[in-house]
Amino acid sequence: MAPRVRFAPSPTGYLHVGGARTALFNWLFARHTGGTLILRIEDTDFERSSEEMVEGILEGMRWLGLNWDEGPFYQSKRLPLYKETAAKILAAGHAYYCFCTKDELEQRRAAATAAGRPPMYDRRCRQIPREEAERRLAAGETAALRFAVPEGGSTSFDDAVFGKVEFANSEIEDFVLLRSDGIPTYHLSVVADDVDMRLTHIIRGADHISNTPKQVLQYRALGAALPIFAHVPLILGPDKTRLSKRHGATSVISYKQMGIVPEAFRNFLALLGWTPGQLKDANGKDREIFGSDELIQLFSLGGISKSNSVFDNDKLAWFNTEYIRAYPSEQLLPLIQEEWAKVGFTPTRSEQEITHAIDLLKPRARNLIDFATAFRAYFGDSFEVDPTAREKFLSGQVPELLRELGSRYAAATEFSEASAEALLRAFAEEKGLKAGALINGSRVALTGQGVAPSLFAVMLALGQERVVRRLSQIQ
RNA sequence: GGCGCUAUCGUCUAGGGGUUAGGACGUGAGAUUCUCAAUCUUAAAACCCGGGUUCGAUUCCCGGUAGCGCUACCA
Repeated sequence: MAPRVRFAPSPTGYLHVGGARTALFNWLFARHTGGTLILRIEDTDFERSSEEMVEGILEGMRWLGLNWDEGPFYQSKRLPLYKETAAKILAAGHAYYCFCTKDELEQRRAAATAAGRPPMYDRRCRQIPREEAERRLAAGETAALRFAVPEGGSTSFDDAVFGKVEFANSEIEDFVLLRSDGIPTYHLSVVADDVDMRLTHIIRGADHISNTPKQVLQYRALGAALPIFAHVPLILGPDKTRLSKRHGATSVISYKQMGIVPEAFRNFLALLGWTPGQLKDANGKDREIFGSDELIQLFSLGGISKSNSVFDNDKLAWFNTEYIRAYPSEQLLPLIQEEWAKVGFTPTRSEQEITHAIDLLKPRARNLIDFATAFRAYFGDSFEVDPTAREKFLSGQVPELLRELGSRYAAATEFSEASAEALLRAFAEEKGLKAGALINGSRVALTGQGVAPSLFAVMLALGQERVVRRLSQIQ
């Protein structure tokens, strides 16, 4: 039977890094096994869910290139299923009505905590006879429906990542299935949907481990077959606490905004908490760069690690530069064009010149934004000269000499890397100067930057006309 | 507090009863002198602690400690 898995985000926030990795693992697993990935929006918390967040989540998934096969299904539109499922559990004798109000429960919880007792529900409504409950309901009283957890014994499951995990039933609360307003809680809706959607594997964050026995109990009550659970350890911030806003960017989309290439982000995320094992490259080093096809081919639940991992921005930056370098410039161009559009920049060069410049710049790019900021001079004629670079390389006589050098280039009949270099070196010698001073000055005059590829390669990428103009006009 | 899970360089990780404990990112040093955010070379850097089992534990077992998660009519 082909596996069926799901990614089930709650639209109470954007798609964050942890959710994205869960989505990625589900996607890799589905693609690897030829299974089906279902997208399900868990929006039963009407207070906190929003349509806008749903769109944000979909945008994040699209950016990462994670497509799904079924859905998106919205839990808010599947309420009848949950009521029906709850009725089944009730009919099977595994649930009861609870007339305690939220306030009462809160008070009792506070009292229990103060007295040093565990703040679990005391099961008092479990004693209410069914007929009495029905009568009170008919009389207009509202009640929540709670699951009746077995008194003794334990509930366990075999996790694909963690192995056997067991909980004493005495530790499991009689949790609420249906709130008093008839809206299901998460505990019920997940199980109802996971059963209804015939899911075979549940791949989700390890923060759900403690919830799992509650779900296992419901599967049993429903007489449904248990799926395979695979809990994925959490992603932490540099201070080893759970990754959150205070660690900086946690939204996937913010990485797009930072000029990260989606494939680089995906590669980075895949290797956070998962490893294909030892795979050596030609130099005998462990491989880390994997394209999506390779990731799909290599992925397995067994490679997921059990311990939490820290999100390392430096490593992500490294993946990003690796991908930018490896991409053919034609493939990079559309991504760069987005950056240009963002800052309202329009290139004034031919497409061929642009791809050539991209190739030249790739090794020095840190992110896609560089192509719209630091590298502007290669694609158009309006650019700023970096003040630090000016101070360092355009001091004293240099600008004047560069203007003179410009007129020499204007008079040149040949313009190749070799001839451009020969001309400059001859000029430097003529003036009794080190070529380096002129080279560095020219670099700043031509690119506005103190850092750039080899100067004569830059000259060729710019063309004779621009070289002449920029050198002649430098102040 | 209770319950659950986890524990190899700063970080991501490989490995596994006997290894110089491997790689990557980052960091330090050097080279290149046409800049560096490119490239090359190079260095430092880890098995949480204590007991057991064993000829031998970083690896297996137990305990401790620490971290994380859960502890809602949130998901």
